[in-house]
Amino acid sequence: MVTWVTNVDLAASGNGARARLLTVAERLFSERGYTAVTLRDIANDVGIRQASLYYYFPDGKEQLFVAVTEQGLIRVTTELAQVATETSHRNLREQLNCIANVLLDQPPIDLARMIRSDMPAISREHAERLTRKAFEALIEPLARVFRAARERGEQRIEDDLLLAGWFLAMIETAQIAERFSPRSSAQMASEMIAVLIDGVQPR
Amino acid sequence: MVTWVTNVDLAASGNGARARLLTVAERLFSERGYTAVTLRDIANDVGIRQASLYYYFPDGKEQLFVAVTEQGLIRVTTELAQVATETSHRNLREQLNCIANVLLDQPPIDLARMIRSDMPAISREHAERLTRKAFEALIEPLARVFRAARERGEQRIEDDLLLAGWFLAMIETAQIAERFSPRSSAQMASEMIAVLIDGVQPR
DNA sequence: GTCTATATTCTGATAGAC
DNA sequence: GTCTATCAGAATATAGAC
Repeated sequence: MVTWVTNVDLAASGNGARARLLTVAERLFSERGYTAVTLRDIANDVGIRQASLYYYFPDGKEQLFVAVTEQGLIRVTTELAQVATETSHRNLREQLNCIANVLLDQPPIDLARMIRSDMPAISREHAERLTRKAFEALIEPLARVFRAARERGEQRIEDDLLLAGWFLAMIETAQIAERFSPRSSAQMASEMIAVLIDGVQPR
Repeated sequence: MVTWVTNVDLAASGNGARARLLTVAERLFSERGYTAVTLRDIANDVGIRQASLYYYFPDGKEQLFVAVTEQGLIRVTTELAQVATETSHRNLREQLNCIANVLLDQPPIDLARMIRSDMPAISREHAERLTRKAFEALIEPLARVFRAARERGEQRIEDDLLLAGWFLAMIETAQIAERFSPRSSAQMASEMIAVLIDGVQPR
């Protein structure tokens, strides 16, 4: 076995700084969006200097944003796939509740803001890739859940993609509403899921 | 009758530049958000120089943002009040469809982005005022529609405010989805309203 | 009212010491 | 790996001519 790292005890430390950086940057970007977050904001929260970010991301802010956004999408798609297979024998309501809990445990994913605000601020290539990946990571898996439910006869709507986007917006609503309501986001998501399935109409 | 404006033919023109400025700024801010829009973007679209904006808004970007955001909220609350009274004899579905059409004709109102991204970028006082006004102009009128429907026995959900926020997010979803779907935002909104009332469950 | 010119501040990015 | 120092450019804002 070769020694990959020399002078460990000299210039060492780092102490998982890269992981911390990714976590902090993802949280800030996903909360406030690309243009509203400065590299100094991120560096402050990590506890290093703004210039030190360039050690990890030599290509700067846009590279960092793309990296953490993709990281978040990959993580969420993994968890979505897991919960989708784990709950594939359950009915739509239970499946959606499990999915909601997964999404509520993540940093917020505001697709509307991403598309309207973040994407125009980065390069066309990056924007197209992120938009496509967000679609594949979020909308398509959710749409498959709704399609499967339709094929089981539990659900009558044909436009799975619209349902998926709407469901995601619903989760965002629950997260925002938590700031103004005594109810938990999970409670509110659960109530909205019930409405999604049965409607607001009294039975 | 006194002459309010002297030297009209000298330094005149302006030509409704202020109104155009308000329109342009509202469109850009409501589309991309506070931090993603520069004063140059606005000036370019209006057809004047960036410095000329300070003739109309001496206090700068934040004042302009607050002004156009309030303007949009006032306009939307007026139209909401009108459509709410005009349709008060109709059932919930028809009311919601009319409201959806009103909102879809407006520049997008992304409350989630406003709260998470725009508000942290302006002064605490302005942020609190705008947040409160957005609540009064949008959430409360919509909540009253849902409450009235509940009192008529058309609707069983108690949390009107949550329903209102969710409905607004639904409209945003329809607007965003229009970019990726052949269907019109009005069609999609109408289908989501049907689901909101009856649920996705087959009858 | 709108312009040009410029000051000021912010932000992303680079150079080089340790 | 992280720092200090600094730069370049962008963005907000001001001064003053026309």
